[in-house]
Amino acid sequence: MTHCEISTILLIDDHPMLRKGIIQLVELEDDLEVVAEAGNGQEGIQQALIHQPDLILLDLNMKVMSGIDTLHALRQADVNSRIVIFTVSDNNHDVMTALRAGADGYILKDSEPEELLRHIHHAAKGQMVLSEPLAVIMATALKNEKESQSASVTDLTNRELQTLKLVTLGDSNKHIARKLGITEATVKVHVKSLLKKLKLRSRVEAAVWAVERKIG
Amino acid sequence: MTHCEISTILLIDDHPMLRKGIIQLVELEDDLEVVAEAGNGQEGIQQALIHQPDLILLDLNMKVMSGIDTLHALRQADVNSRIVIFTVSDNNHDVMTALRAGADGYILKDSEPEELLRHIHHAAKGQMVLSEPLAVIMATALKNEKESQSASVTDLTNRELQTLKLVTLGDSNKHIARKLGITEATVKVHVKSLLKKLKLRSRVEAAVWAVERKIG
DNA sequence: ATTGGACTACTACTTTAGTAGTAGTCTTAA
DNA sequence: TTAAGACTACTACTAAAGTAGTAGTCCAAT
Repeated sequence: MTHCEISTILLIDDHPMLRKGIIQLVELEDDLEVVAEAGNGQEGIQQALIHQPDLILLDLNMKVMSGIDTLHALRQADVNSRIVIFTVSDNNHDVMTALRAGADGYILKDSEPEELLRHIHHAAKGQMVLSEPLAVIMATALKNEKESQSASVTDLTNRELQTLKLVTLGDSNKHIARKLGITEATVKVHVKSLLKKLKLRSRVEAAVWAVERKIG
Repeated sequence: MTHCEISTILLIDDHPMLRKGIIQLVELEDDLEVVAEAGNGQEGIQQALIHQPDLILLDLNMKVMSGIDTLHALRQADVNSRIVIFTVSDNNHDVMTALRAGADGYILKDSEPEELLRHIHHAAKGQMVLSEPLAVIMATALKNEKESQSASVTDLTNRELQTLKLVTLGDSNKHIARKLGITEATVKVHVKSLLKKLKLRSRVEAAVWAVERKIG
């Protein structure tokens, strides 16, 4: 564990061009080496198990398997690498979820190369890294979540989730009842308990909540 | 205008790493050359005017100045370059807006390097290029827009827009009235005309509509 | 000078939404 | 085998939301 040991890196991102850019940048450093890259979560987990890299740079918004899911899967698969999320900033809620899920850092994709390298070096040394603008995002996110104590989709039952999705489409309780094959009264029960769990006050808030979290 | 003439390219994208990747890829080609790059819209317009490149690769979701705004500004600034949008796929509405605004092509960021190069070559030759998955996006988007004939925020009056924003926050008509200093009856008038203009059937649909278009 | 749009406000509705409490069935985990 | 949670359904409300039509003021463009 000397200071000149080479840190191995795994890149998980579904933008091949971005991977190229990072590899090019990192390969110029003597003490860093990209040992593998993956274009999706599944592949990423395989590569992580094979190479057991020191550091994993993980994109948050991937098509096939989300970054959050990948992060959880990596932790469960006994991958002990440091995992740093590398993503765009406008993922308000996901930022918090990622940090709660045990990410070791968070770097924004619009960082300058020098900043990115600095962060990677620090992360490889075991330090927690965070891009500056994230302080603001975290602060506002925490503020918003304080009151509603971060409820999640996973807290909802199947029916509640189905109901929520239909609410988001603008359906009335009557329509939802017809679509789900139950009575309007039951739909009201689902809506009510869904609102209670999410600590929201109306179906409008629920719809916005769902859309912002890209549910459905 | 021989076949071996070099096509000049301008890169507008707020992810430095991605720019690096593209430059690295493109520079390997004899007939392509990245003559300038920009990290935001303003800078991009300046560079476009200076270099008058054959092709502009433009990112759609940029922080400072959106890709759509940049596209419009470029066209108005008499930049005659071919402009190809280079972006992630999940921008449902923006894809249509971009094509309507006169983009010469649309390439997805998760394209493979070979595909990207092929598209760039074609675009430089004056051909319209479109990543395959976009056909689906376009079809569904067109289908959705057919019925509602693509109404836009600009169709709304000030009060209607203010009302819509408050609706999105989950406010009741009574609350909105209090916040705007008008009666609940008037708020209902605003909500009603806003729904009519947007061709929506309820405040829930309006809220979802607004959130999906990132209004507020 | 008049018209039209924006904004305001009202009445008088009908229809949805949301609350509260009770209650039955069914499945699953302790 | 019980207890708990999910799902269903009902009654009986109250509170919002949404519709329709009328009407006044103000401002800007024809």
